[in-house]
Formats: sequence, structure tokens, C-alpha cells
Amino acid sequence: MSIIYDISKGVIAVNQVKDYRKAAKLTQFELAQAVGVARQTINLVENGKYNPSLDLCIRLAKVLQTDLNQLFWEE
Amino acid sequence: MSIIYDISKGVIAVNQVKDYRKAAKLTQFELAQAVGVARQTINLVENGKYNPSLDLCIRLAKVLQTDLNQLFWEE
DNA sequence: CTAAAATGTCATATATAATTGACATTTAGG
DNA sequence: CCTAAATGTCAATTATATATGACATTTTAG
Repeated sequence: MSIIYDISKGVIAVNQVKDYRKAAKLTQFELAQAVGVARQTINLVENGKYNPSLDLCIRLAKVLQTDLNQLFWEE
Repeated sequence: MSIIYDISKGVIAVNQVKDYRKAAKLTQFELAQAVGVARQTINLVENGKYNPSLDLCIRLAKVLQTDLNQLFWEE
């Protein structure tokens, strides 16, 4: 269910955004609106295709009512 | 000692990087080398002048032996 | 006090995050 | 099934994170 580190597919980072978004019953579009970015940006973040800015990470954590570690920290 | 939110001075974010760096007895230059960025980038991050990428935040947390919440989360 | 190291900052250049629009594929409900 | 919503993805553009070099100021050690 969660993203796995896989250079061959261009995945560069693991995160729990999708799980938290679904738990909050939000679509990618709704989450995008809530944090003020485009839907594609949320899609790319969820699929680990690039590094979001710290500012976006913080807004995601706040909207999803969690914190940076829960969303983006592992180990 | 820690950065205060102050739009008038262009400060956009609060973080504890400087405190953790000093606790680790590293210079900005040494920390920059350790995480693979320019010294100026560390300086700007410490002074809250812009949003670092999540990737850089994670590397900073690892080198400073802490985590994302300790460095960048508040409240 | 003095010199070297560390830090703050500026200006220019480059890499990449994020936007916009569009379309194909997948998923969920009637 | 069928259809609409949701998602994945592509291409082109814009905004901004980061690099590089340089220099002034502040801090630290001798």
C-alpha cells in the first residue's frame, strides 16, 4: 500500500500522504485545494516523484492533522 | 536565540537548525559539506529565508541526529 | 589588539518544484 | 454493465530552491 523506494520507477521518497488523505476521506483535488497547490502536485508527492518544499510538507501535515514525522520520517 | 517569524525582515519559517548545528559543534561550512549543499544554503535555511526541500530537511535531520519534528515542527 | 575563521549577504546562473491544460486509465456507484 | 469521478501521466511554462563567487561584517583564538 505504501510507496517503496524504487529508483527504476523514478520513485525518490516514501511518505504516508496517501494513507492520511484517504483516512481523511479527501480526494487529491480536495487536498490540493486545502493546501493551495495543483492536483498534479499532490499526485506527484503521493507517488514519491519529487521533493516537496518544507512549506508544502507543513501545510499537508496540518491539513491532515498529523505532523512531519508521521508523514515523511522513517526509521 | 531562535528565529522569530518576521515578514518585514523576509523571514518565512522558524527552525532549530542553528541550535542543533552548534550543539554538534559544526560550522555552517561543515554542515553544508555533510549534507551536500552550499554554505550559503545552510545560512539561508538557518535564518529562515526560504523553504528547503524535504530531501534537504531529511539529510539535515540525519546528520544532526534528530528528526523532522525537532528541526522544523512547532506547536 | 590582531589576524583568521565564521557568518551574513548580494548578484548572477542553473536545477527543479509547481502550474496549467489535456487526455488516458482506473475506480466507484447507480 | 455504464457512466462519472478519481487518478496517473505528459508536455510546456513559471516560480523558486540551490550553486557559485565575491566581499563586508562579526566572532573567536592567539
